[in-house]
Amino acid sequence: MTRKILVTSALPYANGSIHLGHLVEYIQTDIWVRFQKMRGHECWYVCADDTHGTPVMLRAESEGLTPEELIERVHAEHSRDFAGFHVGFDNFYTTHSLETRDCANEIYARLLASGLIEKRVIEQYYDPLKHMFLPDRFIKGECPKCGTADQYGDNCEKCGAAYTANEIRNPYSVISGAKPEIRQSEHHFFKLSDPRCQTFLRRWTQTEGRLQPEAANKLQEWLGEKDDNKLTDWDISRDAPYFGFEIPGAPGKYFYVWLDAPIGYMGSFSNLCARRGIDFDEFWRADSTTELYHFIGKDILYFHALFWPAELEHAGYRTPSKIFAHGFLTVDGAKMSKSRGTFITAESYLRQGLNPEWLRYYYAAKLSASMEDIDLNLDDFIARVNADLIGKFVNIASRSAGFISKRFAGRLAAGDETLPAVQAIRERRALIAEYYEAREFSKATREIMALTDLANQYVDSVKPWELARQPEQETALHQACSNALNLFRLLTILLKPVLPALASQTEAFFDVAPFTWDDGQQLLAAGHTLHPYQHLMARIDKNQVVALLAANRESMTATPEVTAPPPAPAKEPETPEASATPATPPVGIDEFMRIELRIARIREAGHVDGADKLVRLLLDLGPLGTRQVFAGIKSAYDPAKLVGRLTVMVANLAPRKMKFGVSQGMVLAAADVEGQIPGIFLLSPDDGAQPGMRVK
RNA sequence: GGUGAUGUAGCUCAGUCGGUUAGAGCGAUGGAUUCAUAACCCAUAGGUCGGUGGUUCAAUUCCACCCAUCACCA
Repeated sequence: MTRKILVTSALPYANGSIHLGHLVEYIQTDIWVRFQKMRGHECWYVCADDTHGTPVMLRAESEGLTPEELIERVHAEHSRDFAGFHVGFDNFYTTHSLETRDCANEIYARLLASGLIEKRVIEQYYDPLKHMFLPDRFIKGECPKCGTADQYGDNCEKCGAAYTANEIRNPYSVISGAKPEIRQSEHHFFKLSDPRCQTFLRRWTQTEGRLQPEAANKLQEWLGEKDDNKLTDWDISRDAPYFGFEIPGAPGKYFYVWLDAPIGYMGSFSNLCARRGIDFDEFWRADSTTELYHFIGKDILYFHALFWPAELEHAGYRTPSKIFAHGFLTVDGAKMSKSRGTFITAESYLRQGLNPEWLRYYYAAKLSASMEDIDLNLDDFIARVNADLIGKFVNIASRSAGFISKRFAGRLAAGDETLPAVQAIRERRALIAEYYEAREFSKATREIMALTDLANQYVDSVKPWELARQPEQETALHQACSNALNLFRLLTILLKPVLPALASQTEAFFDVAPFTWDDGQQLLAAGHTLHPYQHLMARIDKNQVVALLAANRESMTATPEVTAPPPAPAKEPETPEASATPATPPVGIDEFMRIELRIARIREAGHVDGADKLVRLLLDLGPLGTRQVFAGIKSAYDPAKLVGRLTVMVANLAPRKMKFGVSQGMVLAAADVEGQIPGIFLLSPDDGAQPGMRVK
């Protein structure tokens, strides 16, 4: 039976480049979609740039562009990057489109009619210089709990406290630096707290198979017990100036970017329908029998598993069949880092000449159906791709094709159906298909590689190179190489969802129509003629990876971050360290002077029992007395050698109670946060400085 | 801080609904081979299954606590 399937990947935000973290999701989705298409199903894969919101507006302004110009440029870049990695969208559109606007208006109107939209006046920070309301992420100040400076308007990185922007002390606008004012504004809310939504979501999220078990548990946590009513209404409007869609009947009010982002799936599909004659309603009406799947990062589960289905349900549309959340990407076990060069953009990867299918294969080899993070271990990447893809897989064709073209004019002999390797592939195809269907790509590749081993063992057992030396073994040689190439063809079919370009080259080599899954049931007929073999894939040279890292290090320092911090809906399917620590905004001299730095002499230094990293210091501040400070420098300094030296300390740091006692300040030391350069380096003043002197 | 996930050979990961000698691939070592852009084949070594306690005839597998890493707390 032919299934009708609509698949989406999360929309990349039009304020940044595609990087290796994003690609986990697009490659995962693409593999799944290609598998479905190979199986003969009607499967549409749509996506779009997520174009609206304050960050895009400000970014455009800072580049001297209109938002439309910016998003057009970014759309071209994103399209290029996705195509470069063989991500085969049927439509890669934009949320800034008539179709998305129409869908958003329609959904809004229906929710309004259902009584699920409410208007309320709220108080919010307003930047008097910039004349705009400020999203929480654009406000910084001191943490209301621990007093740490320069914390974002939603939570403190230091003590982890969560709070609202209104609670933050000494707030300032990240955009202008001005002290924001509190102003009132009327906002539109989607009433998630309505019993209809709560009841619906409780049922919807617990439906078997709808969500991964981990995701369902998470949702359960968010929804709470039956009468908890934990969901609060969702603020879906923003005030002008805002780049987005103005809300019908509400001049100066715009749909919040996170409202129209998922609606962008519909907009993109609607656009595709118009071009390809597909029936939009068949896929979206409430009683649709088609399938709808959203691939997303686990960070945006909240939007896709709560807001989105609630909106759709109460606006009279069908809801998603399943939500597939994946984990984040780490590189060499750590968050992607710009200074280490592991914040690798899709563009740089391609420009450095690395083969996109290397990455597709590596991701496939690591991906499962779970929400666990996956690690791109670069040494493992090189070893695995070279061993599996070149050493094992491509090698089968490479070692057989020469004989066929030189000795048999490119014509194949009949393949042997009874070969154990052929039998094994036949037996395993159904299982491998199940793995693809279930997004257990790592299991699928594991199986395929085991079959690939069998193929090499077969070649080794018949020893074509020995047969080739014996004229009377001509037929045996012909059969051996034909069998090997048939095995290679069968394996290519199994890998086609992962390696579409290599599969396409192989189709050309065999001079056959594009492989479908069912082609794996037959061998090629005797007499089938091949084109001359051209090597299908090169090995990765370690230097290419080194150069890639270098390129990403350089390009990042050459173009300093000018972007504003990410918006709340930063839907990056990974956790780039860079977005957690965006360019630090300038501070005024007053602000700096609030930090009291003083020269201190280390009078005592000792080990701390039970602490791996800490050294206990007794610091002499001259006229200001002494302070006990615990410093995390044990790895670099022998306490005995510290006694007597001068250093710099923060004298007015709030005391912090630790397991080992109270720490009354901190000493200053330099370290490479990336861990690239080992060591910790304590600061020292020049000769003449005295304990207690102020540093400024 | 609370909640959750993860922690198994040098690397990347399977696995164990508690039960004889814990698996794979890569890497390493040795052998074989030369068709293959040094690839392939055969063999060997290597793990007190994060730590500590508990339940049990028996725990890597269950429970508690601890440590580390990560995520969420909208």
